[in-house]
Amino acid sequence: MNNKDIAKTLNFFATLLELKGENPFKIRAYQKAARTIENIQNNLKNLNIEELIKINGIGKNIAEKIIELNTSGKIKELDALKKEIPNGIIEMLKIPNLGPKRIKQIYEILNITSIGELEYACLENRLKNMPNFGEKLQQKILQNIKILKTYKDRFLFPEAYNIANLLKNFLYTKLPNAKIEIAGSIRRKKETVHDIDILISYITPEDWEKLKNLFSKKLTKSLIIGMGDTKISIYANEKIINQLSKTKEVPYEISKETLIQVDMRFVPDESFPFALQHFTGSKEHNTKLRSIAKKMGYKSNEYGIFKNDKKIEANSEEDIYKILNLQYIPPELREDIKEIEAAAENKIPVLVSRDDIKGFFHCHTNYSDGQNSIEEIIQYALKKKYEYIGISDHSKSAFYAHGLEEERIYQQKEEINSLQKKYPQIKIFWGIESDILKDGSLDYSEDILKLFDFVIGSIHSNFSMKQEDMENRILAALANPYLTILGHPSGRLLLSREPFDIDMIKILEAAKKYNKIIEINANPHRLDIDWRYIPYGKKLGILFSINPDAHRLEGINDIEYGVNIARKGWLEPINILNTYSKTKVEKILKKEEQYE
DNA sequence: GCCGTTTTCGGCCCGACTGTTTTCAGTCG
Repeated sequence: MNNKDIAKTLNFFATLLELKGENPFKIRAYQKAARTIENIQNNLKNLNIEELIKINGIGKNIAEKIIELNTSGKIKELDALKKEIPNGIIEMLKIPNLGPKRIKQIYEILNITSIGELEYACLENRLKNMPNFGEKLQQKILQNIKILKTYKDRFLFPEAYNIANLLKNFLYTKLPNAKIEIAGSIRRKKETVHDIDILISYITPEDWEKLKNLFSKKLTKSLIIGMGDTKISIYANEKIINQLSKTKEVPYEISKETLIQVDMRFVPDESFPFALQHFTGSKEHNTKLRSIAKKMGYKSNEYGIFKNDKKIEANSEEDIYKILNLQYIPPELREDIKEIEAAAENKIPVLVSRDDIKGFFHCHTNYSDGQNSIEEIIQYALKKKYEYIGISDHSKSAFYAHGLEEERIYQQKEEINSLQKKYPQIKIFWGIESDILKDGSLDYSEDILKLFDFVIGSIHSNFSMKQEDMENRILAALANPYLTILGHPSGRLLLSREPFDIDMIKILEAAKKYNKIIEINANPHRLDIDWRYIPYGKKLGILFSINPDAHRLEGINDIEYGVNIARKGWLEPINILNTYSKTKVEKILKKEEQYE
């Protein structure tokens, strides 16, 4: 039972309490505790009740439940609740416009316990006669059930980012003088995204009306969630946005493709910085900011910060934080993970940026499963102005990826030597991504491993070992003197594969002990190590490396996503191997220089 | 259920939108 599992259980508990109609503040308390736990670094399993209560948001009750969960693997009260509430009812919460109150009503009056039954009941006109329900709501619920089948709850960052930018560009063609910004979790660079938030300012109310008309004309009704004086909400995807500027109406069949929710907001010019701050979130960050504002005698919302109904001037987000006596907090850090406390003490660091990156490691070539030759990669890297590159193909155990047998290794070494002579302006580091086998050993002999400038050790098989075994496996690999970098440490694939059952804190502590580098795998499907663990590694003094894990030339540009994650993990250039000059990197890889 | 520079009780962020109503409840972010 790791922190994520505990958080999940508490959130589930909150959901069931909601459906039961419990006190909303009690529900919020459970959600807040879950949220806190999710972002906490040390493993709750090792804490006793007194230590748990010290954590902000966890009191005696929730602490006892956590202990119960850790010792028995379940919570009696939760099990009792589960028996009380049918599974299908919990599913219904996914339907937009249906919250706990309405679902409770549907369950108690119509005795409906599944989405299927609910759909049928809508068709039979049984919903519309209930108190506070009506024809329109029934129709909407029916439509939402259909939408639900094509709607995805979370998207990988680049998918959402791409749709958001397409829409932003489209909006500029209609409103060339407007100020348009993407806010929300995309601006915070979250690894996965639930919806798209776009702010539109410096337009007239007439412009806004025109925009509303445009969307209602071009989109079928089921793609429109809402349209008001300040907000347009729609379902969209890449195809829908592309068709907005072309066809007369986007056809209904479009809904066969996955949809993401998009909220566009019309913001008064003078409120823009406040709205940008507000809609960037996170919710938890803002809640805390607002309680600070309140203590200072201010009222704060998306329109401004007010003292006795008099608005305080601010021209930028920087100004807003200044009003609250806080250092500016970059969007990536606004996750309520002690950033507000740090800002109060002027301790927000200067985060790494894309321009700090001088080279990269972890790149595959056509020797294994990469698409391009080493020379093509060199030329691309030169074009992109990198000072050095690190080539690392798969090792022999990765037979599915044409991992390198010993003779191919010598062949690659020769090719790299001659290419280095041909391209003296860029340094080529020669490495390998060696599989960490079941027992924690790397899959080449010492004689081979010592040939390379660097060795990335990664797990590519036997993912579901039990916690102790998996931890021992990784710890053994870290103890190997030839391993330089631990590759994608948790093995997760976002939205599709869970991370290994390991205590990342133990792994980080071992990495520190053996002086190993931790990879921030920049592939948007991985973004591994999880940014939530990075601050602890930073505190330990561990060096990180932002690695594209590229299998084709464009994959190298994924480094941008890795930088996002490094920033979310509070990293500064000094914490990251590939911000260093090639001379310094050479020394670090040869272990001639420490990096504390 | 949690929390305390007003507190061990009584608050707990705040506003928009929709659909149901005829002043408001539910949902959402």
